[in-house]
Amino acid sequence: MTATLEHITTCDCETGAASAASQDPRIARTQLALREAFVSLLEEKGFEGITVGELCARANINRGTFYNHFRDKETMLHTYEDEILADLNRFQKAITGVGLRELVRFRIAKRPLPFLVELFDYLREQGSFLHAVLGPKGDASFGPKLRDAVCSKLIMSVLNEHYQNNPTPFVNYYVAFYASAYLGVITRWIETGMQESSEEMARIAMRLLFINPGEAITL
Amino acid sequence: MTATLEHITTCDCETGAASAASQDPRIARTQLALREAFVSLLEEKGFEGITVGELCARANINRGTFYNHFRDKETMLHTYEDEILADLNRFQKAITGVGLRELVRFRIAKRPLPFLVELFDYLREQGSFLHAVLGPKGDASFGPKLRDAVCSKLIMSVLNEHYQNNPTPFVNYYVAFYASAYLGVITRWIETGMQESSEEMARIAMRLLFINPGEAITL
DNA sequence: TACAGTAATCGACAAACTGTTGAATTTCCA
DNA sequence: TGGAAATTCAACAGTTTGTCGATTACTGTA
Repeated sequence: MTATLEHITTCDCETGAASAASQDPRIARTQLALREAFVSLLEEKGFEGITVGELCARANINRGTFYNHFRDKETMLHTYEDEILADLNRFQKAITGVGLRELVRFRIAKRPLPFLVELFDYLREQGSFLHAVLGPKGDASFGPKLRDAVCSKLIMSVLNEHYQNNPTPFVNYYVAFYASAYLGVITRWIETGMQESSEEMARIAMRLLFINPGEAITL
Repeated sequence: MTATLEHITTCDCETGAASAASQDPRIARTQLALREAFVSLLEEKGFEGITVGELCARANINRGTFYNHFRDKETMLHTYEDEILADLNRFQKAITGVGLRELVRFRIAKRPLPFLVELFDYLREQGSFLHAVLGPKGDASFGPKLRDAVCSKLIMSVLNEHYQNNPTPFVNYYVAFYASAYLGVITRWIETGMQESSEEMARIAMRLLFINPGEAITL
């Protein structure tokens, strides 16, 4: 276990993922089998319960082959996680483009924001991995990463200028509050099997921005 | 590694924690040393990075002694976690007693809810453990447990009757939204070193119930 | 088709950690 | 002080890890 040595792969694959860009079909086959075995085992026993040997057995891969692709299972997990986060960065422009006024316009028209629909579509696409990794035996650190990559930026862009320019302690909690709230919605949607359609979820997400428990006092 | 065997402790300690009720000072000393070593190591290397041997070395305890108190480090972690959750259940009555009307009354009087202050006081008391366990390398499953033990109940009691009696999908997301939001606030407070006083936090928590980004459109 | 390159397989290895055991030692308290 | 109980200590088998070298199988190309 020489932690300082750099990892040397015999294959020159760039991402370490089951990317379709792999020239050699052997690599693609191995990567795909490893990913599927990893997700199913992650779902069953949680990350720490996974053994490299068991993973390879399920993937019908020799244990030595695993080490041709990943330094260890932590690297494997983070590779997959980073792919998701990189994908989510593609929503960056759409997210920061959301102003509160535009949001209100869509809400009045009772139409879901297109980029929100696309976001939930993408999350559904990655549902099996996300369900496993966001679960109780998944990876503790991924929730916050997801929150920072999506939810926080979303809230920041919707915050009105008054709050954006006054970084008081309260505003920081304000952002943490709503960012965590949306992570909670996403997590619940994924954990409960993504019953609702992406359009429904987009609508729910928008509606939650205009309701709060305090105003219910008027009812 | 015979997982099916029941754990037999040579000491008849009941909680496994560093409780002051331990008659034998040897047990109390060992439990205290183990807990302190555990928290500091949890902070430094994360739960999975902890080795029983290293833990005992830091606690100045023989490795065999560890197994007189805990089956394994997972049991140790859960013992400590369950202590916190049990303590938080003492707030149960205070939580469910919070009605929206009373909350509004306190808010108008600009006074923090006493039970909220007590809650943050207790969290600060357990700050070192919570900081370690809620951190990125802590325990993924504890956040949701904390959320369910405190935040969800809090929101449920504040929800007005209209929502309480209509468990539509939206209401479930509504609860998940605000429960996660408050967990986020608590987590941020702990992660940033609990700068604000318990009174400040109670006020912030109350204020967040009466503000939402959507209403800012009127400003 | 044959060949060179490279990925996958296989067996073996030292190292680390785990959880247990039995005997010796120390500490406690009645 | 003496018995009970907690701690110490050394040793143990069993897993898992990450690495290595030699061999086999596959792939794309000349």
